[in-house]
Amino acid sequence: MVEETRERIMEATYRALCEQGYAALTMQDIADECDCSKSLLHYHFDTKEDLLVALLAHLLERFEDRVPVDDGDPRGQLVELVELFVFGGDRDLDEHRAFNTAMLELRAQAPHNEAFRRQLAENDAHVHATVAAVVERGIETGAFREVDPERTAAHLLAAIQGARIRWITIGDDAALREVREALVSDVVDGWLVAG
Amino acid sequence: MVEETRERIMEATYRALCEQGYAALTMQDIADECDCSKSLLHYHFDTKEDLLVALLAHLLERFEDRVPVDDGDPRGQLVELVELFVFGGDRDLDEHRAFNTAMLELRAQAPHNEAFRRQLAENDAHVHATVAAVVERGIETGAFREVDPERTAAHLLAAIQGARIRWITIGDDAALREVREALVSDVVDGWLVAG
DNA sequence: CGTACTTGACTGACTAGTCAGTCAACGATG
DNA sequence: CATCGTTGACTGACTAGTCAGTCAAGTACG
Repeated sequence: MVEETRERIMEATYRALCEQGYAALTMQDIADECDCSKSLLHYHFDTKEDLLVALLAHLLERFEDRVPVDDGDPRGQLVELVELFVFGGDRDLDEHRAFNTAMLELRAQAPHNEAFRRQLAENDAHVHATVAAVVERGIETGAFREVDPERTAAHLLAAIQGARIRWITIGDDAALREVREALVSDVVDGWLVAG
Repeated sequence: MVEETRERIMEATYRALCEQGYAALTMQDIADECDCSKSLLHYHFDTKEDLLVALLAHLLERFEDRVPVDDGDPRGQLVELVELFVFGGDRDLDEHRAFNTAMLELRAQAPHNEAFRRQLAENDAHVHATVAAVVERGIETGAFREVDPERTAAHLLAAIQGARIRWITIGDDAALREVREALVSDVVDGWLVAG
């Protein structure tokens, strides 16, 4: 029952953040979105910051759950990961946009918030390692050229992140498709597999 | 004299934004940093939003001034652009970091602010066109393979943006070097010039 | 003198957080 | 079986403080 309420608060906080933006977000906004009193929020989370740190953890957890496991074909899995990170997989594009907008808002707070920084670093390391592992396996199976897996993962993920930022901040969804094409056709198929 | 005061306010706003972050930034913070009263800020800028929109324009202008002009060698100029965008050129790395942190904070507001969105879109288009033009010239001179200049520019700039975000938000400066290497050695030298 | 610039004191709206108290559920006890 | 006490979840009213923005009054300067 408590867990259920906390979940309800998380979802309300997420929606309120998407609507108001981090800078304008108030506890009252969240309470309104949650159909409860501000006091309930403070009952479950001591401070506004605690609540938002919990939200970040919640969102990152939800995100990591969507990253698929190994399936044998390195090239196919790498392309699948790129698709997932760029377009959000089978999720609605608007939902994917809202999620990434919220994540960007939280990410932009990291330089001023140690707790945010730690959580993002942990998540980034996990995603980075996942991609690097696929590249490494591709090299082992002979499917990929002998590249530096870390560097390749950093390259792919940086490009994906950059495209998402551009999409979110200026609404350029052509950037998503362009970068997907560049990564799949040029980097993966045109350079990585062309051993 | 008016222009001088506005410039002083811009610099103070920039410093205050770097120190406090967008969400916590107050007009009093800016006034303190400027050694003036809040009222002076309101004399020159009607609202806080006006002031921050002006700051974004100011920062983008300063940034665009740093982008070098054509110099004949496409490969050299492309690498120079990558270096500039990743490491800030000849500027101090801390200064480059502060600048990009401030830009990220402002960028994260774009989804909720039309004026920010327009300015960022204009700037992005300009930078994008600059890089695409260099790629195009490289193709014309025979230095580069016959790629899609737009897509290549989007790819390069996205990766640079992504690396910067990672550097700024979780402090990973290895990401900067890794992505620089991937772009210069793999994308430019390993793929683009290898016609 | 008047125009451009700058200030300190002020205000009303809004903010995070507190606190006493309500209410339903539940177990114990006579 | 009835009633009492306890507990956890939750609320509405409140407070102390902060915020952007205003305004009358002043100064410097051409």
